[in-house]
Amino acid sequence: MPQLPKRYTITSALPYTNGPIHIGHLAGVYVPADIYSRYLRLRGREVAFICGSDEHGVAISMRARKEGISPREIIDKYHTIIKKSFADFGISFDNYSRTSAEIHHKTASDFFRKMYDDGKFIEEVTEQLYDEKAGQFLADRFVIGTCPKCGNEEAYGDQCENCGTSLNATDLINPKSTITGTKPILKETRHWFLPLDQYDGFLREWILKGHKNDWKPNVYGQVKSWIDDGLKPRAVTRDLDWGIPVPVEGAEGKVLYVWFDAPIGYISSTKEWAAREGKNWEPYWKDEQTKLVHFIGKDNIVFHCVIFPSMLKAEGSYILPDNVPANEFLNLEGNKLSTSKNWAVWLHEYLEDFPGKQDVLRYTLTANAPETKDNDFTWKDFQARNNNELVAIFGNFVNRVVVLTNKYYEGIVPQPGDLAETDKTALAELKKYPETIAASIERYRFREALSELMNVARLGNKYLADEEPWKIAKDNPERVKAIMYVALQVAGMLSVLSEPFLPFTAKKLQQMLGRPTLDETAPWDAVTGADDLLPAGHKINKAELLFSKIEDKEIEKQLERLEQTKQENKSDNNDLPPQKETISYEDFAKLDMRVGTIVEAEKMKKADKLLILKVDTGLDVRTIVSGIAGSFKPEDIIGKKVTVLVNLAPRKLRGVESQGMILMTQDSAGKLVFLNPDDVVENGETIS
RNA sequence: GGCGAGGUAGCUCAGUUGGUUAGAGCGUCGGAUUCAUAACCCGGAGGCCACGGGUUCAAAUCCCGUCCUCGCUACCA
Repeated sequence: MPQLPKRYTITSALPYTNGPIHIGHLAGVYVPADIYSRYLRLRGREVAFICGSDEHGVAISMRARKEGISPREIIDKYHTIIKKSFADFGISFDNYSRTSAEIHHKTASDFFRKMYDDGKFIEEVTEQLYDEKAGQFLADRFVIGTCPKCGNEEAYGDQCENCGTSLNATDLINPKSTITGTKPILKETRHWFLPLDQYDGFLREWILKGHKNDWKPNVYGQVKSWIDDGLKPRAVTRDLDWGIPVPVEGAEGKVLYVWFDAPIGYISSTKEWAAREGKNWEPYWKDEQTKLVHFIGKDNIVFHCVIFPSMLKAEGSYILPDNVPANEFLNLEGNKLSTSKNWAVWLHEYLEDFPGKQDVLRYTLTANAPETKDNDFTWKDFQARNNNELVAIFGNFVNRVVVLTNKYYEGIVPQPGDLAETDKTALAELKKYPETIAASIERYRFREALSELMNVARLGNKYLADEEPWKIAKDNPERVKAIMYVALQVAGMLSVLSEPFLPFTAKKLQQMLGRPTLDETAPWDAVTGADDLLPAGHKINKAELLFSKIEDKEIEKQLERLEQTKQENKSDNNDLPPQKETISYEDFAKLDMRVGTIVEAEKMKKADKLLILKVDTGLDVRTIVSGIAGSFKPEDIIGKKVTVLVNLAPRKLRGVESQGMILMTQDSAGKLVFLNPDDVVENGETIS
């Protein structure tokens, strides 16, 4: 940034409305974005902090069908919960919109139409599965059928959840529409693609050259990887009935791909806000002097750094993001957060157990934010940070100062008289902090910024310990005045600098100090050179504790809850696939399964999961390629008895012909296990 | 297999363009103190900077190779 931007447009990823919000979302996206926005406002900068619910897409459509309710009901439910969670945690959006809003439909629609009219898309006709009875094309997820690999009859069109294979809907054997249960036919359909390959040069120039040094390594590296892999045209429309209709004649039954419409939601939300505030939205998206920043998680990098910027570029009138400070992921007690496995700390549940402790969570998540790599959230760490840092350092310092001031001067800030060297040093050091913390925040180093904030409280504690006003209170009252005056300035500084990180605490502290500094236009700057944040003669209020200790019992309760979730997940693993449809004996008799022995095994080169096996089937020694390298080392399985399906049609796998299939099952941890007879049987014996 | 990001004290992390005894916070041990939520303050211990080579007067930092973790991607009949 050559000079100070005129205004900032700050977006945080639109949460998808198929579930509530958990600590991972907060830590990775919303808290950092909120710190950044609050900080900028404290400096009197013009800020539009924008977000909203992402409410389209197949997943919501699917889920609605499953639960027998309308998509509308789902999005309304989660939009409400999510919006409330954000408000509860003090995420200070200037506007929180939703992509089902009228204004968004129009904005996204117009955006598409402009690109369409300008010839920015390519059209392509492909064959897709079509449900004649329902009269619609089927998204991959709406098709189930038999997995060509593992035989699971409930495989989805995009992935078999039994064996993890990713599939194309057209690969499925016996495909069935989940809408009507009928067998879909192949039918031609027209779609629009954004030819990303045409933006290769633009992206290289803009990101790889232009942002080599100011974007985070993880973001830059990921983008480089994508670009170097070669960009391909990407479909921006879908055959679906839930979403924004494609605004082109003859496109009935088609909607914009959710990833096309979602980022445009930032723009719509800005428009909604501007209209409400009587402002013009356009400078926030079209003026070169606006700094646009997207806060996201690492899963969104490609959309925000490659696809959306290409869209903005193609449309022609928009600015590009100045930075996309994506965070990595947060784990919980060593395991990945998972909505479906209920492995999470949900925000609404947290507040039930820790009412009023929003800032404690904000603090912990910021102090341990996954800025450079995945991080782990543990309840023990949460407790330690609260008890040893917030209570012991921050809260305790404030309490000491306020209690002493009330005790000595009935709450009136004393007139200091002459300041000693130590006082001047302390004040000089104090004055550096606004700049130090600002520098960290401007570089998106929130963890570091927070640690500097705590150093302000440490400075205060040390100053008090060194000066020991309580020891000289009787003998040298004049000296005590100076000491308390200085200590009060430190507290005053904390009340302003803590606001981006700990907004609830900052407010309490400001009230305690009788100085609601936030009313000023740029308190951060005001405080930077100020000699008397709390001038002599100013009256402060009585002490109240900013933080309270969290006892072991409360932490144990949370750990027990997680343990319970683990147990539930274990027993839930009994949601085995249902029994397949009845077959005749003739069907069964077609299978020729034999007992065999692995005589050779080697790893397939350039493949992670494949082993090339030589198996003695009694009939012959043949080559079988098997995807079991994740569970076995080649040298460990030589000599293993196995069960082989010998009359499966041969098939080439990465150039090697596989003549059969080894039958496997798996244990509860997902490790593959061989099936074999439990007594000695000769190779070639049949199984029936 | 390819690509990307990581691997630094018990834990969570800093270490900018290679340069003095490798840092911080928390934890731990010891001391001091009592204004304060047994908190604060001071001090100590604790590191073959993943491993092996190389470049250099000098490497946590640059180069090559190996191993491990995470992500994307190919593969799974």
